[in-house]
Amino acid sequence: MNEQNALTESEARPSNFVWDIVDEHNASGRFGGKVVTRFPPEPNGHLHIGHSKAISLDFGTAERYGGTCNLRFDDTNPVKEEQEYIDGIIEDIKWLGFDWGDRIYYASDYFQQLYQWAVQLIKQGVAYVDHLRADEIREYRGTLTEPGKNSPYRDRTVEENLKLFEQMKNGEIPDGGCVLRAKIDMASPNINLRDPVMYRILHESHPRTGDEWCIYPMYDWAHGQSDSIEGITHSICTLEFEDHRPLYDWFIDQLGIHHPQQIEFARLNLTYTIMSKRKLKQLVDEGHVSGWDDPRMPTLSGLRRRGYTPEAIRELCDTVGVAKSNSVVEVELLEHTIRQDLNRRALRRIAVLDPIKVVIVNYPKGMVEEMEMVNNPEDESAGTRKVLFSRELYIEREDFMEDPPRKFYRLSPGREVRLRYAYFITCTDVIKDVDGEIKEIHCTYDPETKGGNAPDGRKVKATLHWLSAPHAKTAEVRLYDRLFSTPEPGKDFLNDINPNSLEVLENCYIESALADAKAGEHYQFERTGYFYLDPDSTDDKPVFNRTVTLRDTWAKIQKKQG
RNA sequence: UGGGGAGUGGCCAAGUGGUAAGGCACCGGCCUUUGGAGCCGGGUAUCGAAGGUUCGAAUCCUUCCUCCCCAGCCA
Repeated sequence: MNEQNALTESEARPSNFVWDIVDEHNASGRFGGKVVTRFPPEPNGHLHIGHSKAISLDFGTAERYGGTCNLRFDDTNPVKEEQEYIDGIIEDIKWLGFDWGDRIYYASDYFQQLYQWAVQLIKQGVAYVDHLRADEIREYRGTLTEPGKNSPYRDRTVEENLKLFEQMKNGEIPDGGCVLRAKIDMASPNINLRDPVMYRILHESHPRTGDEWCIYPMYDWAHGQSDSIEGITHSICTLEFEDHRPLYDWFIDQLGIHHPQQIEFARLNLTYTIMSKRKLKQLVDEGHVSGWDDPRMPTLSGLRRRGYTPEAIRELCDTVGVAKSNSVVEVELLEHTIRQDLNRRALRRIAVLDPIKVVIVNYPKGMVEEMEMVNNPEDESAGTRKVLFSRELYIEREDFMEDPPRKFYRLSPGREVRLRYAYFITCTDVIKDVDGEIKEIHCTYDPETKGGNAPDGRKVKATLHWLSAPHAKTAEVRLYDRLFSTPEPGKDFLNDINPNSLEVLENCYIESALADAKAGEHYQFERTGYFYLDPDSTDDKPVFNRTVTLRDTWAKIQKKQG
């Protein structure tokens, strides 16, 4: 094994500003060369592709430096969180291919410790129970340009605060009756430092701690300490927490405990996509999609069902880089990474999505031949298979034009094309019904061209895929397109939903090898795209989801020609 | 108008004083039994702007402009 191959995926990646910081720490000995990270989701929804950038960075950083990465659920708000989401998140991260060993933690594991630390801060005189109503707290907080003012309850004695906090914990005070606040600085230009709320009263049962607590820590009070407890060295998070960092630093300094370094980076955004969990949940709740795993959703479960691979998603994350400027990556890059991956691995198969009948008039009635087809031109070990050929065939409706425009070089009257791995055929006739709709196309074939080559060296401009009509099986095919029709769906994202994001084709023909397609196997339907078996499939009718189309230069030409 | 961030070709993104990587997209061409894949070639990027320092600036200094985040008992 040479050195190149010995590099792990993360070591081979070009560096980024986060790793530069870690390098500096390692050089200065700040954390004794240790690297401990964590991925801290809130279980209030399912993971989406945006999260995969964070996951990739968190786990990738640990891997690159021989450290560890914990999975920790920041489950501090029982009104929004559910076990179902915890289970889904675990499944999704595993699917992406990351491993946290036995290091799965929950902020709720630390509720007792957090409570004790709150008592400590009260005793240190830097936390107090506030009886201002929520709207009063907001009013007292001031604005972006004006300082706030102190709560009249700010100077209660330590004893009184201790007693009141005890009552909060014991359930003697109703929801919203009061809160515990840090006593920092109501005039701070950083609003996060204007006496932030540490605990609120929520008589709500928690997915993990049940009814043990009726006070729950705010994220800002729980997150930094959770990192500290776990010995996190590098607490990687997104940009919006940048001005919370002084608060986390303040808590940790007051407590005198291990101090991680928080590093903020810009989250992943994609064109034609939304990444807000709130909005994704709305799409699900209002039935705009079939569920969190609708193949049009940017959720990991949706992408998985669509036929995306973990490798393609990780490749995207590696390719976009890590920086601090807000950015929107074009979804074409994702389409590129999935095509690149699937081109290597997908078995080629034949499916005629929008069939039209072709009769080979000079082909003997009743004759059937086996044509040998390559399973994957990118992988010789995938071998070949036999597909039946006969006098009556189906081809793709769009592969025939009676009056072809410039640059259309597929089948049209008088023109010769190749049927892939079969014969050259020439169109001799077009049969229409009373409405002028094309019913079938008559062709002749050249018996000398079996397999797809002419002994006389004659060339054709096009190669079409086909299926023997009496031998073809049927399937349902779901053609997915972008969920949104505008590159950056805005506030009124529901109006930006693409009405043509799903086209269901009920009567497609597939070759027999596809009739027993396996779940989890990726297929390329030759000349049309990559497809993946959907769980809605039944024994007598498989259902295929289109993952992504093949690159289509003809479509591009058509677009240009208007 | 308070505080915190960011501005490099269409989209990402390297570069950290020595004369602008790479990927995607786009446009040509070659090749081709997938109009797929592959291969070759193509961008004068006023490095947000203006001043300044320097032999030399995307990189240093000054001023300005634009965009993003923060006023939940959400995370």
